Amino acid sequence: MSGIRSKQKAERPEQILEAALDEFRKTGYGATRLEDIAKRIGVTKGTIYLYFESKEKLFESLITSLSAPLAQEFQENEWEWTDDIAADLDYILSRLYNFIFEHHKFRELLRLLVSEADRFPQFVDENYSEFIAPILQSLSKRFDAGIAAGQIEPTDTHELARFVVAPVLSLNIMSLLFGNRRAIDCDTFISTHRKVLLRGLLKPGAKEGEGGQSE
Amino acid sequence: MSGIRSKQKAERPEQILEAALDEFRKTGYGATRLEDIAKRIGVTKGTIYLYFESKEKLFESLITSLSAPLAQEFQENEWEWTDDIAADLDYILSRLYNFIFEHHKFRELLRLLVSEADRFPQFVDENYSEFIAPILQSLSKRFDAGIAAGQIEPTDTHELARFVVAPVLSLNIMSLLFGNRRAIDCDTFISTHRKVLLRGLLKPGAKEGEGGQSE
Amino acid sequence: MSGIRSKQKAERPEQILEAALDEFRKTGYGATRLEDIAKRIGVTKGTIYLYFESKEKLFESLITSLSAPLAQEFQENEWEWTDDIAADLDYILSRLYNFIFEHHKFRELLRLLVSEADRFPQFVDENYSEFIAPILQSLSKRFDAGIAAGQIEPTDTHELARFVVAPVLSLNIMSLLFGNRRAIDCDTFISTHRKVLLRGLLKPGAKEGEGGQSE
Amino acid sequence: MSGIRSKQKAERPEQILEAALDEFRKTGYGATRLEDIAKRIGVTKGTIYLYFESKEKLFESLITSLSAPLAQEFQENEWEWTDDIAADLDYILSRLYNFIFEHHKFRELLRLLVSEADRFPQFVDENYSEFIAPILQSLSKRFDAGIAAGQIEPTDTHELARFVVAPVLSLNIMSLLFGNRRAIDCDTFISTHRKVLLRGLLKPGAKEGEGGQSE
DNA sequence: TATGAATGAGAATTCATTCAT
DNA sequence: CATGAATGAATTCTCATTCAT
Repeated sequence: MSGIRSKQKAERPEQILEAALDEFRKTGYGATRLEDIAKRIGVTKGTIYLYFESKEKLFESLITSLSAPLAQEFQENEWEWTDDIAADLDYILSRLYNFIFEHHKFRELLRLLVSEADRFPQFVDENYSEFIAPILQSLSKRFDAGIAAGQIEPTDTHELARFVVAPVLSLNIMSLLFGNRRAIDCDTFISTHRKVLLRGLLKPGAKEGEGGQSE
Repeated sequence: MSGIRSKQKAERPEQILEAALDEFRKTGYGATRLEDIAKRIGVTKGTIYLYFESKEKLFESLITSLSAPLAQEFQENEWEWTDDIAADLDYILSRLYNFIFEHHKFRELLRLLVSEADRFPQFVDENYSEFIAPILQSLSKRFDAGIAAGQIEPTDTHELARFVVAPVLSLNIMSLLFGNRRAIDCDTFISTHRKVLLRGLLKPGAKEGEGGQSE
Repeated sequence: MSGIRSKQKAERPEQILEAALDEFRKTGYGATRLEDIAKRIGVTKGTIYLYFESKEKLFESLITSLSAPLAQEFQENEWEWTDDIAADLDYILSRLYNFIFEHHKFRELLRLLVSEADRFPQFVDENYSEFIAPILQSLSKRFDAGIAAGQIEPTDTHELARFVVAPVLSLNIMSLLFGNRRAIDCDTFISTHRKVLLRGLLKPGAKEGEGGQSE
Repeated sequence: MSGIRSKQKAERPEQILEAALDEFRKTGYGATRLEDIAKRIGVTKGTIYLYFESKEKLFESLITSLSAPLAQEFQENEWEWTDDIAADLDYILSRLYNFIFEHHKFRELLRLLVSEADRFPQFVDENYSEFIAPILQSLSKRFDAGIAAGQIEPTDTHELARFVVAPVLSLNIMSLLFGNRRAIDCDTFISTHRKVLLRGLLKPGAKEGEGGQSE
C-alpha cells in the first residue's frame, strides 16, 4: 500500500512468524485465528497464505524458525573450557541463563513444545536432538574431565549434566507460568544455583555428621 | 441398564472431568471438542451440559478438581521434621518425587497450566498460592532452622527452597515433553539430585581451592 | 423446529440429495454452494455435514443414489423377447425412451457425468459397467438370435446395440442442452428412429442399386 | 527474451484461450482457477487481465473462439450434392465424423455447453443457430430432394436430419465420457451407422413379413 | 437424565481481481 | 506488457450450544 513492496515482501515471512509467535503463545495453537496474526502486521488473512500453505505449516515453520538459530548459535559457539572447574561451572551457568534470557523466544518455544507435545512429537524430538542433546553432551564431557582430574566426585556425568540444566529449565517454566504477574527474582535464583553447585548445600560439619566422617 | 445407570449417574461429573483431562491434554483447550470428551465415556455432547454450563466452566472445574485434592493432601500431611538435616532432605526429595509419580494427574495439571497460562492466569495464581507456596513455605522454614542450627550455610532460604523444588519441576516437564517416547531414567536423576544436594558437587579439596588446583 | 424430528431425520439424506441434484445441475459441481442446497430444504449448512462429510462425498453419494436404482430397475426387469424381431425392436426403443422420460434424474446423471467426467472418472466407469454394459449385452444377444434366425443382416451385434442406443443418448443430450427453451419434438424423433431401424432408410429399389440410380 | 517475446505477445490471447480450454474442460468452469490457466503458458494471473476483463468474459470468448471457426468452416464449405443418394449419405457421414475427429476442440466445446448449459444458455442457442441449424438445414434439403426423386421413403426430413446427426453426437459424448480410458472403436461404429442408414437394419425377407408387403 | 438433530457464529482456506512496480 | 503482492469477499467446514423429544 505504501510502495516499498519488494522490501516488505522479503520481510513478510519473518513478520508473519513473529506475529504468529505472539498469537500462538497468547492463545495457544488451537485457538489462534490467522486473522489476528495478520492484523498484527497490518495485512489480511489471505496474505499469510502467500507464504505458508496452512495454519499447521505455519506452526511448523515457527517451531523451526525458533529452534534452528538457537541450535546454530550453540553449535557455532563452542564451549571453551579451562582447567578451573569452578570457573567452568560459572561459565556454564552464565551461558545457560544468559541464553535463556537473551532469547525471549526460547521460552515461548518451550511453551509451544509443552503445549503441543502430543500433537507434534516430531518437533520435540527434533529439538531434543538438535538442541538439548548437544548441550548435555558438552557438559558431560567437561564433567568427565573434571572427574578424571579429581575435581569432581565420580558420578554419572550425563545425569549430572541433566541435573545442572534442570533448574534453568525450571526457571523458564516459572516465567512462562507467571509471565510478568509475579516478578521472579532470577538473579537470586541463579546465584543460589551457583552456590549450591559450587560449594554444595551443606556445611562440611553437618555433612560429616550425616553419614560418614571419613571425609 | 437401570442399576448400573443410576450408579453411573452419580459419577458422571467425575467421569466427564476424567475424560476432559485426557482430551484437553492431548489436544489443548482450544482444539478439544466436547463431542470427543463425551464419546470417551459413551454419552453425547448434550449430557455434558447437564453438568457443566460451558466448555470454559468445564475447564475451570477440571483445574480445580485436579489441584484441590493434591493441595489438600499436602496440607493434611504436615511435613514432619527431624533434626537430622540430611534425613530431612531425603524426606523432602522423596516426598516431592513420590508425589509426582503417584499422581499422574499432577503432570497433566502442569501441562494445562503452562499451555493456558495466559488465558487462565487466575488458575496459575490459585495453584501457586494453594499448592506451591505452602511447599516453599514449609521447606524454607526447615532451612531456616537448619541455618540456625548451623547445619546449613546461611543463604536466602526461600530461594533455596525454590531451588530444591526446581529439578522436580524440571523432571516433570521432561516427562511431559517426551511422554513414553524417551524413557527418562528418573531414579538416576533423583539420586543425582540427592547426591548434589547432600554432599555438594565438588570435593572438599577442589572447593577449598576454589580458584586453585591444589589437586 | 416443528416436532416431528425423527421422521424428518430419516428423510434428511434423501432431501439433501434431491436438493443437491437440483443445485449441481443448475450450477455445476464447482460453483454450487452447500448453503444453497441447505436453503432449498429449509435447513442450514451445518445440517448437511451431519449426513455427508464433505461436498465431494455428497457429490459421490448423489451419483450413486442416482445410478443405483436405475441400474437396479434395469437389472430386475429382464428383457422379454419374442421371436418377432420387429416387435422386439419396438419394445427396445419404447423401453429405452420411456426410461429416459420417466426418470427425470437420469438426464441429470448424464449431465453430471459429462461435466465431471475428468474429475470423477471412477463414476463414469462404474456407471458404464453397472448400467450401460448390461443393456448393450442384452441387446446384442437378441440381435445375435435375430441373425441366427435370419431376421437381421449379419453384423457386429455389439456395435449394432451401441448404435441402437446412440440416438437415445443423443436425445438425452439435446434435452440437457436446450432444457425447456427449445421444445424438442421427441415423439417425432423417436418415431423416426423406429422407422429407420425397422424399415431402413432407403427404398428397396434405391437400396438394391446401392450405387446406382435406377430411380 | 525480446524477439520471441514480441511474437508471443501477439499470440497471447490465443495462448490464453488454448490454456483456458484445457483447464475449463478438466475442471469445469466454476472450479477452474485463473492462476492455473496462466501457469500453463508461463505467465501470471495478472496477464490474463490484460486481454480479458473477467473470468466470465474469458469463458465467453472461449466459446466463441471455439465455435466461430467451426461454424465458418461449415458455412464456407458448402455441401456438394450429387444425385446419388447413397454417395451423398456416405459423404454426409464422413464429413460429420471427420469434422468431429479432426476438431478435437469440437468435443470440448460440446462438453462445456453441456456442463454450463443452464448458466450460459445464450451460448447453447448461439451455437445451435450458427452451427447446428445450418447442418440440419442442408441435410434436410438434400433429403427433400431425395424424397422428390423417389430415393427416400417420405418422412419428416428435418427430423431425419436430426436422426442422422444423432449418432455422431452420441459418439462424441462417449469419447467425452471415457476419454482415452476406454478405446472406442469409432471406425466400426461409423461403419455400422453407415450400413444401417444405407441398407436398413432388416433383411428384405424379414421386413416383408413385418407388416405389409405392398413395399 | 439423556439424546442427537439442528443451529449459526466463526474459523480456515480459496481465488477473482486490483494495482504499484 | 508483465508481474506478483495484496486484498477481501465468498465458500467450505467446525463445533459450542440449544432444545424438542
